[in-house]
Amino acid sequence: MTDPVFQRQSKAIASSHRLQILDWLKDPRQHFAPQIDGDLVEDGVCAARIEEKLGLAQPTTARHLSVLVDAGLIVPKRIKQWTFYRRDETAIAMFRNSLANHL
Amino acid sequence: MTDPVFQRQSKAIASSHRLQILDWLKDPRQHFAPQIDGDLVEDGVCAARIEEKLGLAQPTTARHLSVLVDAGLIVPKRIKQWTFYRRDETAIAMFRNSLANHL
DNA sequence: ATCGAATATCCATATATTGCAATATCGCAT
DNA sequence: ATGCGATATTGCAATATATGGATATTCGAT
Repeated sequence: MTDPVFQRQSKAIASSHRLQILDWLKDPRQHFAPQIDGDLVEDGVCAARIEEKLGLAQPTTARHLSVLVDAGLIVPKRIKQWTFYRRDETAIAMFRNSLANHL
Repeated sequence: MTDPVFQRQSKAIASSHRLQILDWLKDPRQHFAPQIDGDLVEDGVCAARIEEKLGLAQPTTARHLSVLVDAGLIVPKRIKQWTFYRRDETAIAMFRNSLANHL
């Protein structure tokens, strides 16, 4: 009934900043310069790159990213001292289906 | 880019109570007893019926309903001293499409 | 005109979210 | 071990949202 996962996901997308992040991550190559230690598509985009593009402070950006991770919409990957984030397309597709049901 | 309508709609559904309301309104006859002054399907469901089913106070329920109205997801219809609410299926379908784009 | 029922609005409180500064942690290099 | 860059966490102020009591408004009935 009150699916907690769906709840977190719908709250996660109820923010323009987080929607912006999800949108950028659709096509990382189009929005971010190539990286050295992680492949933009395979591993995801470095948190620092997202931060500077967002224009918010580092802790704030980290919080937004963790909300998206907790909702299962993006996946973090730690490589050396960096964390890369990429979309979880499967989870997002399931969420879209859930929306079709709940709406 | 930051579509205000989409913003309000995604915030509107980021609430279990409001999702619950939207769900009940999918099939009013299944969830509510027949009404005298307004047809459950044609006109919508009386606010008082929604209120008692939700179990929240009258002002709180009214607020939730107005959030959904402001988002354009449901339509109010005033008949005599009652207000009936029904889903705006067209707007909801458009919202679902927007979600497909934004997600 | 007055009353009662239904709904909307106003106000105050409680909780949640957003934002940033400061700080802690992690991982690599020296 | 020390330092440095990147990320995570904490603490706090500002803002937003949720909730319900009190009140106003609306509308029909008397």
